[in-house]
Amino acid sequence: MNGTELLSMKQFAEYTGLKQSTLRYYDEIGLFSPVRRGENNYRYYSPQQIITLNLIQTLTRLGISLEKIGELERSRTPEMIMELLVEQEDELDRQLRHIRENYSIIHTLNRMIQIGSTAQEERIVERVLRAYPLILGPINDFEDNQFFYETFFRFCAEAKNRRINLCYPVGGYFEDIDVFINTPSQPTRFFSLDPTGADTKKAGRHLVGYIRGYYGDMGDMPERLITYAYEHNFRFTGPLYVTYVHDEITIKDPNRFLAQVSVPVAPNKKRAINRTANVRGDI
Amino acid sequence: MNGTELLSMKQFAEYTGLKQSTLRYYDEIGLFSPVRRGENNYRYYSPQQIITLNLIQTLTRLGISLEKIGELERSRTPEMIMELLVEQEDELDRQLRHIRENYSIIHTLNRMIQIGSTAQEERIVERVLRAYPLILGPINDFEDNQFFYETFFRFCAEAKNRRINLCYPVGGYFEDIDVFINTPSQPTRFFSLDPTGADTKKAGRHLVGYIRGYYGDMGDMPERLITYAYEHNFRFTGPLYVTYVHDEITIKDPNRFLAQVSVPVAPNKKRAINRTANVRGDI
DNA sequence: TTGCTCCTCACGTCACGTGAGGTGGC
DNA sequence: TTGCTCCTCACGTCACGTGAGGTGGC
Repeated sequence: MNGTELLSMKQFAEYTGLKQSTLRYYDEIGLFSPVRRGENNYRYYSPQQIITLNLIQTLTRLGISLEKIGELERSRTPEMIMELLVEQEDELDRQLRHIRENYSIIHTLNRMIQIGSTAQEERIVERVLRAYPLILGPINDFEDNQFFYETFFRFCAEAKNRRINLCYPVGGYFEDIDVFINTPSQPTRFFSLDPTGADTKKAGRHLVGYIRGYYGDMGDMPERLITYAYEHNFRFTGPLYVTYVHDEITIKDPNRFLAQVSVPVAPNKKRAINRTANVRGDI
Repeated sequence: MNGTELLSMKQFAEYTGLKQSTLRYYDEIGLFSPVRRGENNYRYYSPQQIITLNLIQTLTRLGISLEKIGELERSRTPEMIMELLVEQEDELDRQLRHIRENYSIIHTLNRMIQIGSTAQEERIVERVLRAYPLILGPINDFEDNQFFYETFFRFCAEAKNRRINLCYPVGGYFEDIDVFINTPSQPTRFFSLDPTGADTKKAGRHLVGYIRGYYGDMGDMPERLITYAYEHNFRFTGPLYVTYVHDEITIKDPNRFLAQVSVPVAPNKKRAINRTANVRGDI
């Protein structure tokens, strides 16, 4: 090719990296047409048009619509382009936030799945857990209706107003072990495992157990926790978290959801005194 | 609402944050249907369906197609979901690279526009320039055809094979001042101002001038540079770069493109000797 | 009658990609 | 005749959004 010879569609497509169908489309919408049509109606492009097409390619890759590019083709100034670029940068900022959040959702989900898949479901175990950020929802009000459902759905329905992202796994927070024992289906609050959250699940030694079932279904977990703590001489030192590590995302059958129950503990110094007696009485 | 009462479309849309048209669409494609239809054919949803819809919302926001989500709705295991999440992470990686590159293109274009808009076009000025990364193309071969065009278009056409991104501003590299003076339209190489490039335009004191015109049109720039250097007692110490700061992206009229010409210089210690005489003779 | 919620059906969007069926020159 | 390049025209894509025209109960 030299500076004056015209290019066939095939050649032009090859040089620019565009598909022939794309070139036909640009011609059709009047964005970019060949300099000449042959007698057989073939499209012929000039080498100079590579430059024009480069403008179009640059702006499309920046996410600018063909319509907008068409307007700019007709008239543009450095100031207009700068303004446009600033707008596109804002758009990139939005996309970037979205992508970052998706990364963090994927990371969290993966972690939960892994925890669930390697869980020893039958046993209560002792684990030193890391601190974990999350977002606590409002304090629940179960009123006279004892349904777990209603309160949970209300939490879900109001989540978006409270800027709680339900794409992260959710769970229940019980302010102490007694609440969990008395009403294992009525957490003090719900929470979302959103790692940008300002609340924290504290680090340290925990008792950890797993139980299968639908949201709010804790089975014999309260008894098992109490028994383990009694037998191993632990006392409970903080709030209890029920986290669904396998939920509707990973499991179809709601009765096979897998909840992790964790509660911080410390060795009990005064075995013989009333506290242990109390616990024993509860079993 | 309680755990058993059904929800109208309006309520359900409100709770989930989806539009009614979206819910109708999901119903139409068989992805997600209301539990019941009223006698008037109205759609009624159960509160439990908020959970199902949350699954759909989570997966769509991660960029998974509705068709794929439909398959997962019918059957899924933690392992399948994990595999899918890993795929989506790869996709996010791709998007992230694209976004980063767009940021860098926008940044570069903005910078060029600004440089061009604040340029003193009539004068040669001294500037201490920062180092700047770029990608040098192959050494040009102008052969017997003296057209700037042909060689430049060949550079553009081959750019994508050489992984040179033409979305960044391009320009010409002259290996020394003599090449520029003798053949100002025939740069030794072309380059792209790609900030990820391994080549570097060196930092230091430069003479900088601006000239309007189409690619390769250097007007009286060679003479002006030589004159300035002579009058201010500079010698040229490195390669010369012609960078188009206003090009087809920002200016419609190709004859109004704005090129920045920059070349490193140093004070000339030996004023009286032959070098100066040589330069003078060239003017 | 007015206002509200809902319905179905059809068409638009955006930037192309994919045939189907045909042409023209070697 | 075969192979190649090109043409036009029509339809598909993906996840909806937007009317138009109608219903049903207060």
